Amino acid sequence: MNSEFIIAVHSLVLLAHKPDCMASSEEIAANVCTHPARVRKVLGFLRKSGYVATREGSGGGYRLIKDPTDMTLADIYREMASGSLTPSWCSGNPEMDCMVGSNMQDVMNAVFCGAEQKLEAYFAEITIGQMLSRIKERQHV
Amino acid sequence: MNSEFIIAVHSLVLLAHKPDCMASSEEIAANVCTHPARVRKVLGFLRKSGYVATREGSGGGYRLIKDPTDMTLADIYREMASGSLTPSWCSGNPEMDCMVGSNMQDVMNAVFCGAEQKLEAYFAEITIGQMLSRIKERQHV
DNA sequence: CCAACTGTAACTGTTAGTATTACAGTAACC
DNA sequence: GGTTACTGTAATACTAACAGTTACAGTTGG
Repeated sequence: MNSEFIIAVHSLVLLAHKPDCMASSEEIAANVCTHPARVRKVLGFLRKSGYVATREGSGGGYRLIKDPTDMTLADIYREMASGSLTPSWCSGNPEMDCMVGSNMQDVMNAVFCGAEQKLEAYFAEITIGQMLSRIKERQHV
Repeated sequence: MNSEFIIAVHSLVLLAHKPDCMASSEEIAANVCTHPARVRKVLGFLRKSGYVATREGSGGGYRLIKDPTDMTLADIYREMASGSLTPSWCSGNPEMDCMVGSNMQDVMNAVFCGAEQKLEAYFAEITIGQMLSRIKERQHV
């Protein structure tokens, strides 16, 4: 899976854990374990999608502006990593003079479209709020 | 998705289409559109798993030895590409002094284990025989 | 023996992905 | 109004994964 998806989810969970609190890219990067520039890039997408608000300048940073129980992993997947299941490599060739070789691409493609739908359906059942709850549960043990 | 998975599926469908027929790695590679050495590597795995029989030497090649309706994509996935959904990249760090950062790895891991199970369940419903049928249907149109 | 294969391992080139650097733009604070 | 602390974004460097290829030993049939 795309690392940007993971950075996005982790950042949103972190922001959900500290509501109404501005977090800088440096703070988030330290928590996620990556470079601040990557965080800025990813959260830039989430801003355009309306999940977070940003403030530039001194004392600026990122803030959650959506209900954590109203953001599913499917939303983030579609935003950040859609099609990551679909193979980059293709077998066969439609021009080929063989029933199997010439139709394999389309059939294989249909299989992976179905797989992607199943994956999204699974992700649609998991919200950022639930992710935070699971983390809290682990802490209690 | 792993290209070896695709090569494996394509090769099995091709062999299922030509029952009792020995196909050389060169023939299969031409149909799949890759190098014979890759086909030999992939079909080597499928031999060890009991899907195909191989014969070395002159006139040798590969032959299907299992019922196409008895091989699912899930079997092949487990063999060739298991864990391909699981991200190679990990956020957070268990040593961290933050509830979110220290538990994220485990929670994220659980999410992807679930996703992998959903994916396998989907693949378990598709057999090599069905793949061949889908190709035949397309041909008629 | 020769020709046609598989089985493997090693090497190469290319692409994708992560980390890093750099700098312009913006806002708060003294 | 200048300094400081940020975001936004593009460019670059480094690394790992992957597909392609070459090479050769081992095997079998004629």
